[in-house]
Amino acid sequence: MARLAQGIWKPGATLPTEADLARTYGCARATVNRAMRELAEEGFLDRRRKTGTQVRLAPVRQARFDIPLIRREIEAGGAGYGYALIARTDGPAPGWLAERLGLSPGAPVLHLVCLHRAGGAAFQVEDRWINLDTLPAARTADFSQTGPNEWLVATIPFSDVEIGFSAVPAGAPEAGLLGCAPGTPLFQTDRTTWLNGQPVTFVRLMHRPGYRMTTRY
Amino acid sequence: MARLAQGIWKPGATLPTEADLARTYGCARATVNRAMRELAEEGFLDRRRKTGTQVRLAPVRQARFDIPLIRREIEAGGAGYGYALIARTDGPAPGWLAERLGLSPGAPVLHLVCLHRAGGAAFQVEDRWINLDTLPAARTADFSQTGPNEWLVATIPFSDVEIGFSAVPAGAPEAGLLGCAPGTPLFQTDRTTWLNGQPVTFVRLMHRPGYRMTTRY
DNA sequence: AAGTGGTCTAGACCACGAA
DNA sequence: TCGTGGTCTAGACCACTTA
Repeated sequence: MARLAQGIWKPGATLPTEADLARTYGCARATVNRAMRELAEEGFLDRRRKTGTQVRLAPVRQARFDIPLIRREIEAGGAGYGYALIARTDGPAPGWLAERLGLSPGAPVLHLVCLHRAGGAAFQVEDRWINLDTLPAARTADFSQTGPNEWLVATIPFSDVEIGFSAVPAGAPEAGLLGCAPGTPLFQTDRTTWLNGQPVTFVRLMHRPGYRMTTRY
Repeated sequence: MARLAQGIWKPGATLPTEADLARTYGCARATVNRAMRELAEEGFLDRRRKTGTQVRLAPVRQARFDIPLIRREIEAGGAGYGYALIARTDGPAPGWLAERLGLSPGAPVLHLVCLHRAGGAAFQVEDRWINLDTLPAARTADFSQTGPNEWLVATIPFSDVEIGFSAVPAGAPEAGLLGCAPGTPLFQTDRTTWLNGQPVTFVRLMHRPGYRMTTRY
């Protein structure tokens, strides 16, 4: 890493082989392998058999974001966490949802609208749909005191997840809940979760105006 | 991973020690170590000395995003890439920038405004500031044909980066460039880059309305 | 004090892929 | 064909953390 940062190994250059570097640094080849493998994972190097290891020309760098439970995120900021269930209905999945999740038409789903507060002020509106064919237990779960995400996290062993971020204008319902004017730009997170290929839940999170998601690497 | 997905090892449970698993699976301890280390990096496990390895309560806690060069992102989408330099000025850093980058007041900076197009349509407005004390070569670089990011990537060996994402209303200048009404919600990326502790550049990217950043894991 | 993961070594064989 | 990285082994010692 030091040699990369100092420009001793320049973009596009080919590095010595693992065996050579092991001799250079006086360590085992396995140690060189681990170091270079980690640098490749972080996006600094390209490794190919036979061809060798090269410094990436355009580092396709990766940013990592922690996706904490909303309660932890708020409490980590020093504010008190508040939760309220705004609406709860079940019925057949609307067409756009069935298409998005790959559900059969009319599949039973649970629809929840929740509000998360930080220090008394609205922080995030959660608009969630749960597939009752996959998770029938959700039908009888109590979401009046704790949010569905906390229940889901404790219930589902593991999932595939797709996340999308975008900027959207506040609609009338979320404008009312967040206390802003309709049309105000909101940072929106969409998250779809599968369990063993079965769609479990789709959630749309709309953050309060001015919300910012950051990372450093 | 299979045992986690099947729920054999449940959230919060403690796994056997590395030595035990090596016996169970009939492999070397180093192999178990690598597997569990990778699962911990991916956010599924928590590992602590003496205490052992536990399944994370909130198993999905990190999202990784590729941050490609804008040109590659557009060309990967099958559209033709277009670039235009809108404005170029240099002078002393404005107060907010000096504070943000930790510059001394009046430090010389280069200010660039660029437009990136995809298939002829405006895709992204780039508003960039470059610290000329750190990168005096930028003063004579030609940004009329290629964007500053491509030049920077080829010039700087390595950097620390801070990235922030937010939703903002379009101001008059970017509304004009992106062809949308002022106030339209835009997905905005802020990125600050350091080289060996020295601030190099701050860039604000405003994407066309409807832009969505996604990842899957 | 003791148990756990963290790391390294020296060696081996394998899989990929360019020539 | 053969050089490169990919992976695994058996063993060793160390560092951190809790009891």
